[in-house]
Amino acid sequence: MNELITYFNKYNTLSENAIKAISEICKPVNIKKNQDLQTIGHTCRTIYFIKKGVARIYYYKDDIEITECFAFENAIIARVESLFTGKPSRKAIQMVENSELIAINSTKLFDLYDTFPEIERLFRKIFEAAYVDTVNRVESIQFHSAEERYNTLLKESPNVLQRVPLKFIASYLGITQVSLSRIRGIR
Amino acid sequence: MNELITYFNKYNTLSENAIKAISEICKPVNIKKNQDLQTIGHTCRTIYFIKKGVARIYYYKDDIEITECFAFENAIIARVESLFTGKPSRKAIQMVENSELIAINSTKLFDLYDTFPEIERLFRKIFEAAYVDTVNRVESIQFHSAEERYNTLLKESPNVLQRVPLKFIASYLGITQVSLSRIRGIR
DNA sequence: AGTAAAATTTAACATAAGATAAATAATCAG
DNA sequence: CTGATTATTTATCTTATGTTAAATTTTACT
Repeated sequence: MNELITYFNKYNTLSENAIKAISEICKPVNIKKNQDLQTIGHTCRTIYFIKKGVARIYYYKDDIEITECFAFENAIIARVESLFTGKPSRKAIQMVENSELIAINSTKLFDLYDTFPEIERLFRKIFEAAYVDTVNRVESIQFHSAEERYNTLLKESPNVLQRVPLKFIASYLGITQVSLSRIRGIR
Repeated sequence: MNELITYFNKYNTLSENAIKAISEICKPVNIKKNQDLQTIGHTCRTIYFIKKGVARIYYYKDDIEITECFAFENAIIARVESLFTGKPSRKAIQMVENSELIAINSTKLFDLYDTFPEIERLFRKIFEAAYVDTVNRVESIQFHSAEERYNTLLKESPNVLQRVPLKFIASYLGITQVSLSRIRGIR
């Protein structure tokens, strides 16, 4: 749990009681490489913290698999479009490496909000930051060329190439594998 | 204020006291068509509710103006990438029509969060919903053709064509005016 | 109403990225 | 270690969208 508390502290420091309450709704999960952590069609009721490994959210558009995002160590991953609406998710979470996670039951978490405003505040801030990231991502996709987006990704996550197959990176960048290969070939 | 309270009720109903407290940090603003409500370079410290009119957020990329989003009646608009980070915004808010707004001072609002957890919860839910919209927008831009995106926009906001110049719509869709005109010409 | 300015469309050409297929390289299971 | 599978690259051709410029339509101002 230490890594998780450290992560929380970046957003909002919690009282001992709040930490205890959260601990009780967390449980460790280990997942092997390429396994789905959450499958398509179910409503998202878990928020995951990544202690070790890499995760990605993916979905299908016209039978083609699209990677929506990646998450690495010391980050949270959840299918928010389901978590915040209660609707079944069209997306899945898959582990790209053998991974250690902490699963936080979101139903119980949201119940804790009533007793612990500090926990509500913590997650408000976590998701506000994620919201900002997503707004910036819209901008990146909307008006940067595929090559610019590739270079930006390399700058922001220099190790992504070592850890994530190119086919996942391509759809994340909004292009085909072939285009990505072409862009990489230029230099 | 009635419209604003009705809007709030869709997310979280507030006590009389909370409503009173919010009312005190709100003030009406009237802006003429084409005027900037907020300019580039300042930190966002206001959340606006649109009673009447249309707003858009825009910014510049390589000296070309890009529309990030539109907002119509009974919606909230804010430059969240600045609001939630405290950094100056590279974006401006402009009114597309003569408009009536309610300005909510965000510094004072965030202070109210300490006294009124119900207000914190209200805005948490408002921005969670906005976050979900943004996630869906990434998907829309990432893997739909310009024509699909245009048709989706028409379906979601049928009156957008009557109220918003095409040049704004083009950059919102991530294409040039010329491309948009071509797409429209097909039918 | 009449003119200037702005918005939109049309046209011609250029280019980035898609589609398909085949070749090569890397990974994995036994 | 070897063969089979999967990932990546390369090649060719196609297509959607970008770029620039000009024509037309609409809007705004006096």
